Amino acid sequence: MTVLQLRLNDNLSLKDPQSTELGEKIIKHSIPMIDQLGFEGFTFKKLSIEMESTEASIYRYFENKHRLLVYLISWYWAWLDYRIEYETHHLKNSLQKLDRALKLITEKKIQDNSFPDIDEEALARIVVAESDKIYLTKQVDEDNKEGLFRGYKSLCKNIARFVKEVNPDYPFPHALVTTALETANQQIFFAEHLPSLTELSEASDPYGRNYEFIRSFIYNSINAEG
Amino acid sequence: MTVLQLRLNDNLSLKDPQSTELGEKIIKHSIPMIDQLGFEGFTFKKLSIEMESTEASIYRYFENKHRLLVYLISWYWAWLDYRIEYETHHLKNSLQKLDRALKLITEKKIQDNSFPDIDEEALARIVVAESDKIYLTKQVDEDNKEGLFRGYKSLCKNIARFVKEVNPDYPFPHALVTTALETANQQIFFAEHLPSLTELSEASDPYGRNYEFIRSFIYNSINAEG
DNA sequence: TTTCCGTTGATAGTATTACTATCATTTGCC
DNA sequence: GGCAAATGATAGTAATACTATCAACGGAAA
Repeated sequence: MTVLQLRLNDNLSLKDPQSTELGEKIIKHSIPMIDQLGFEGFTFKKLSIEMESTEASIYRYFENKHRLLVYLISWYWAWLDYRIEYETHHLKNSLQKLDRALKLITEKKIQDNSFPDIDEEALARIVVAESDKIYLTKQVDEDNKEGLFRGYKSLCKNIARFVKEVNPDYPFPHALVTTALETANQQIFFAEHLPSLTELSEASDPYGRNYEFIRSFIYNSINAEG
Repeated sequence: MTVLQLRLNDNLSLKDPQSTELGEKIIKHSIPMIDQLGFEGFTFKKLSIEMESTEASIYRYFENKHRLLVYLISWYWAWLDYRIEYETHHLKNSLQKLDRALKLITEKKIQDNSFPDIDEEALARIVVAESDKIYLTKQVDEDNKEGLFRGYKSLCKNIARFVKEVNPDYPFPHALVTTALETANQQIFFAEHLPSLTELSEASDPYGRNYEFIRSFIYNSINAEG
């Protein structure tokens, strides 16, 4: 399988971590660490010890740990965006494209050999538990001006396009898609940690059930034939 | 207007802040401060200076600032829960009840004179920007065992009951309600800070439009007559 | 071959945060 | 008037989130 690189916004890092060995090491080691410690428990100090480097070196790539988190989450959205593009471009029917996108969003993520340094399973858990934190800050407007959320917006726009093609009269395509994207993660989190908040916790296959839930409310909203 | 008190879970605080003057002061001052500084920028040190007390005194009420945030958000959910109960118990029709609940969830919050120490407008902004952080932590399971999220669960359960009454066959009442509750806040945040993610940003009345968006996807999901 | 530039490492230092501990003082109430 | 509970005052600590400086190394250009 071909080894690929996703191109991300330059502002996410001070120096492109995909361009050097040390940069790759930062990405590679930070994913399992954030997954295990949680973002609040994760520090550059701990990361530097784990990867046998120094705090100072890490700071040469990322201004702070928040930027590193934004980078990782952005990578994830870019990855999803790419896979949706890849798996829908040959489909004729917009409803089929939408359906395929919803499947990709909700399915349990597994290792993608095209990106050997990234543990997509761990990264997907990070996205579930930490992704909202990248914009729920007081600097959200400045970060947005720097284009840090472009990846998420692109993904949203692309899926919203499918929605519009299925029903050009539906008045809330973007709102519906962001709801779906956020819900996809939230319901998985609830199923695991606050099970009384969702029926997914009772399912033998929560991911499949999540897909059914999200597909049903989207199809019903845009009056599509399921 | 009668001055009321909402009864919250004892585990939220070390000592009930509603039982003393100092406790009330903590609540009263922390709301505008978290609103303005954001939860990350807010500290007990700053709060103690603002309210002319000491860090040590605040720690006698709340183990840490995270608990204080959970307390405030829990108060908000209890307040909403109470108002939904209050404004629906006389209604005969379950669909009317659901509709009233959705209106209360989505409407712009204004000062409630029944609770003179709480600035509900500021608190509502805190809920929009910070509420997810109360459970998106590594201690979520322990916190949940202590019952810290009871308020949110109760609210969810009560609205889910309306959904079930409208359509007993709908398979995801709780998932649908948590989606609505989360979306209600998220879309308002997006409209303000990441406007390309939602159509609400184009509306002259984003709150009203939010209500329409959420009502439409709920009604369509449970096949109710709008 | 030498020079030099860019990358990394090593180390030190700082302000702030998130607490904990101790003791003194005040306040209400029996 | 005495006692306990609440609060204030103060100090201290480990960790965090950086910033700064200088040395070492390695490869490319002159």
